Amino acid sequence: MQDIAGIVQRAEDHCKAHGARLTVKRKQVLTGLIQSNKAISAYELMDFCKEHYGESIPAMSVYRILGFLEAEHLVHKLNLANKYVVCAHISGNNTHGVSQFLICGKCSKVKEIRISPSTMNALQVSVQEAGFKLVNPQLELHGLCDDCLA
Amino acid sequence: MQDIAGIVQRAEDHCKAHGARLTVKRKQVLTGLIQSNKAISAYELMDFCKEHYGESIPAMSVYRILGFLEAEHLVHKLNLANKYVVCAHISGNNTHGVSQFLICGKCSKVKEIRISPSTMNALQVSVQEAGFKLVNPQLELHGLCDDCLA
DNA sequence: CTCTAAATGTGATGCTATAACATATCTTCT
DNA sequence: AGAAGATATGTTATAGCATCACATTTAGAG
Repeated sequence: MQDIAGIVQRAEDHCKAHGARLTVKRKQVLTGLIQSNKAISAYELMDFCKEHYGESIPAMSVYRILGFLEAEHLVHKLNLANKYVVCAHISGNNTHGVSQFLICGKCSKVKEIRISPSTMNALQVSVQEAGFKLVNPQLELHGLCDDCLA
Repeated sequence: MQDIAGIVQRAEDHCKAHGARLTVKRKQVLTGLIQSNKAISAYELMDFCKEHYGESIPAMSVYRILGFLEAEHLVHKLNLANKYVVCAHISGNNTHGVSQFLICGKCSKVKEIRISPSTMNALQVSVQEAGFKLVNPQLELHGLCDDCLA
């Protein structure tokens, strides 16, 4: 885990590179998401910001900011859990593309993984044979992490 | 597509076989789900029942009934869409196990498919390597069906 | 036919999310 | 610096999904 300030700095650079602004509130939301180190809901994030920054960001703004961060590929929305996580690539590796998520049903920890291309390909074939075309191949898998299993 | 009465009859037999009761309301809910021929929400189902059977089943009951039908493996909940579909095996093939779902983002049509064991296995391996254990390997994939693509 | 368990009804409530409109804050240009 | 326009945030209301807690009804067993 990198230092948070560094990650946020890089996120800001990333935004500036194409004329987007990582404002104070947006930084707070992003920082909260990084600090939580797991998937949390927009309202949990709201509470977090209230506690840590005194300033309370209304739900509507949190959602808008999450939308912005998603558009910047800094955050993922987990549709199965209605929660949000920091995108793995901003705190480490630089590659990015479609991700798969493993979500711990107990502690909400999330691991962003890349399924092997051949497996994904096999999946795509099954889907095509069924007469569908995948729009969003983001897999979300519910499970238990090793920590919670022990 | 089989005749609905027949499907419901088989569902009832299935329930009776182990002492569960497919009551009138439960039949109505199940029938509504079959007739809709796609994924619909609990509230849509509630409206459907009101229109077709005059009798209005309160939301709470619809949810309870859906829970019952899920436990009986007659219905699946699609967590990505917060909608419910009839389980494919009651209207045709008899095999059952873990299913994968293709959901049309436009018309809500749902296709229940079985991914090849080898592909699922490859998926499991990737998951294990990441330090997780799958609890519910039900995949839900958003896409577009051929009809809506045309 | 009563007793008990199962099923359903009722009302309130919580969480996720967005719409519609108002206000504030930056940018840019002169 | 100051005005104009764009971007960001605040405010209030509302909609949909889901469940809790408690009351009532209905079905089955003895």
